Amino acid sequence: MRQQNLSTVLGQVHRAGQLSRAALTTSTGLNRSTIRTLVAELEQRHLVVEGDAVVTGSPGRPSPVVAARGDGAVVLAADVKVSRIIFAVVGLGGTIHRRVELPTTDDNRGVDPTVGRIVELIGDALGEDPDLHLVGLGVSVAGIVRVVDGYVHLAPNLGWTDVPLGTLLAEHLSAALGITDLDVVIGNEADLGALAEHVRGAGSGTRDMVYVSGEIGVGGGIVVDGRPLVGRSGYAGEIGHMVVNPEGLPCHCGSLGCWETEIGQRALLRHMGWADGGDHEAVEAIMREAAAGSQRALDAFAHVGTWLGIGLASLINVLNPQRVVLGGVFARAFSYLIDAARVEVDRRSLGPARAVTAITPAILGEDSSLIGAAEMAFTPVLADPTLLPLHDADVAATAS
Amino acid sequence: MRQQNLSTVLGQVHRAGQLSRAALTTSTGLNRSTIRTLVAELEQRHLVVEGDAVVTGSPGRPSPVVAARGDGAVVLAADVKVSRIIFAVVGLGGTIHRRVELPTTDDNRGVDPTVGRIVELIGDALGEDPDLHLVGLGVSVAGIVRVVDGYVHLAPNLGWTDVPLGTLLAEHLSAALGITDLDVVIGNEADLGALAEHVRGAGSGTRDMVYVSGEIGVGGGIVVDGRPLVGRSGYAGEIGHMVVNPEGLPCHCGSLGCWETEIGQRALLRHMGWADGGDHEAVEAIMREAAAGSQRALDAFAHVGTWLGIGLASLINVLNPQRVVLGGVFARAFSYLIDAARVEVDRRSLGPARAVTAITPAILGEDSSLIGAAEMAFTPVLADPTLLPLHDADVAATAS
DNA sequence: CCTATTTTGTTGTCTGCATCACGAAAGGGC
DNA sequence: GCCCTTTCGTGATGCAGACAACAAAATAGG
Repeated sequence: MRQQNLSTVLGQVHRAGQLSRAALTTSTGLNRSTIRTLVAELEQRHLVVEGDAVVTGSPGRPSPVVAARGDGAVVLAADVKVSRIIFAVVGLGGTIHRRVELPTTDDNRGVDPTVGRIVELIGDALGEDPDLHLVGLGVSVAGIVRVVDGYVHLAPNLGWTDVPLGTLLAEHLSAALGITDLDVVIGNEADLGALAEHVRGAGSGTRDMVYVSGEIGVGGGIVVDGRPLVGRSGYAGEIGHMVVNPEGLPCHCGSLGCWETEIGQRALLRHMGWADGGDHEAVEAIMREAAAGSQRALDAFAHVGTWLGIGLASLINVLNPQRVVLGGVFARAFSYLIDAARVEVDRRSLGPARAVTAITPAILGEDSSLIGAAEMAFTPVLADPTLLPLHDADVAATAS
Repeated sequence: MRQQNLSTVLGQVHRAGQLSRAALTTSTGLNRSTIRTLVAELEQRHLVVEGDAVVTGSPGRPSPVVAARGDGAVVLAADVKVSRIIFAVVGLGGTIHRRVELPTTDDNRGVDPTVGRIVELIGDALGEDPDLHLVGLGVSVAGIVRVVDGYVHLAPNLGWTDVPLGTLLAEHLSAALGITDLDVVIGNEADLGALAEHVRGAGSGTRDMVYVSGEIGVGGGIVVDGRPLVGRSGYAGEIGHMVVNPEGLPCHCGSLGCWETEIGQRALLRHMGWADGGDHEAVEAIMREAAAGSQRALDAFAHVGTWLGIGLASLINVLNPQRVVLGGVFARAFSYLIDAARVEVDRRSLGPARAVTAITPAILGEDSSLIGAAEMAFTPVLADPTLLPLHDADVAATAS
């Protein structure tokens, strides 16, 4: 029970960055005294710091501000993309301490080089600051991932098949650095993007959210009642493979007419009549054409927008979300897509459900998966803050 | 915390009907002594009874059996169907005390007669047994229902539009019977069927389930991590209006190619070349033909099965459920549909997700919504058993 | 048929934690 | 400058679950 309440308090501080003790009292419903003891314990575990009271302008004695300690507990987050890997050391409260981007080539896109680089980065970070309280490692991969043990069934754009990434990382951490007690979690790029947008992005404050991410493929993440929808084995959210056009184009998954075949980057190029390639630059070029008024580009976006709306209508009918967040290409090209999408959503979704659903672009940009990986890596600590050691009260230091 | 544990224990007993105290100890992880005091309190609230220990055949002292008291707390459940209303007084543990079926005609299918009949039935039940501990009223309606306040937006087959059913029932209960403290909950037929199948039917023991119910329309209910998926405002689960065929047949909802247009009862009649009517008898006739070997009937089922599989593949990819339960027509005609459905599911859903998904027929039959309505009406009591009054210990009676 | 073993109920004690109640501090308004 | 409001800090209170020790009931084996 203690643990439960510690978790609640730490979670709120972590999300908000900092907030007053009075705010904690009202939002948790717990007693003032209880909050006091809980915050004191979190402070002894070096997870939060209590600062001076800040003048609010309202009457009454000012309440001390409790802030997350960015150096109290940190995680390493890694986002394995096709053309680069992004690493970051992220502290409690979401502060990014160091961020490194390493380009990948055909030579080092494989599993072993990737694992090696991640382990090396951890070694560097620890070497630079041996006192770093590293509590977790979160990795984002664009593929089908079994969350429980970090098994990557398939990551087509990386060329990975049946990779026990979680186990591999744990083994190498143990062998190379002697680290055996680190929580290693692997997640799907879109699921982690959804988590990030829910905690610190466009979905903040909602409890029922759908995130749709347009990249080469189409991924998604679903938040139900404030928690990520993982399904039986962690594969939920593969909305890119909803069937929207049963006799449509073949999809690499083996089906026909998956949503991805109609709204993925390849579909956009197809409508432009361009060669298949699906890289980032091509989409930027289409957006520039659209901005310049090219009817062909606008039509291409409208086509994709129409199919986007058809799939969104299904999701709204099935899930009745409060908010739909569009990420990746759909966020960058939001203004070109949304009108056509709304036409289909309005026509094809049930009125009462649609009335409560807002459709907005993502706001975290390319770091969404990285931030989500960090959030996921923090989960164990947030669920049980007693995992971190107690330190002697710092009151003595102040007195001396 | 007490309340939480009481709720856990009562919930287990309610679901299982009866189970030993030792089983409660292991399943809850609580101490033996704690279980003892919790069970004693529930007994004083007349919610459970402790019976004699039952010999198990294994060594060791037998454990007393604790059973739900069917008369300790009861709810009234009503299932408003097109051609009849089914009422039942349901006790804790799921025992059905009395069950009444009243046929409906065009004259009394409206809102006012329905409300009148439900209130009258409650009056009858209370008149017959004034000591009845009625704690809730659950009503199942085939339509779009806002769960929070029981507002029925649309129930096409009943001809209802914008009916504040929950409020109406509360008002009439107060005016006619002077009852003001009864919990009144209204739910969608398919959502309640899903709840029933999850608690006492084919989905028992699973935490992630999808229920698909084939009637004139197609409804659905989703269970995520053991709890019904309600969405932002309670409209989630309208899987009948997933778009599976964007340029397909018009649906009464205003869209084109909803799943319902391809797998509802009307689709079956269409494939048979029969006149539109969609009533229960027609489906029975087709099943008889199929049983007799009629190729036309078998083909009609195969067509529907194919589209069933296409939609199921989408749901499996999005939700990664452990079990899909097919109800209504799909349960009765399971054997005629399943082969064609599986072909599409195997082709169109992602392997890892599909591998953990079992597809089975519902087992509760036509009472599923009724049972679900009762379960939903019990929810407040199960969540907080202290709502029921304490009685003096019955030990004195045994001693005298 | 008797004894040893296993499993469980029962009772009393103990610890930990949340709440309650009271006095004090800090700022705004009249 | 005084009073009121709001919030903080601290000690007392009470409850609930954990634990340990003892008693009881059933089975298995000699």
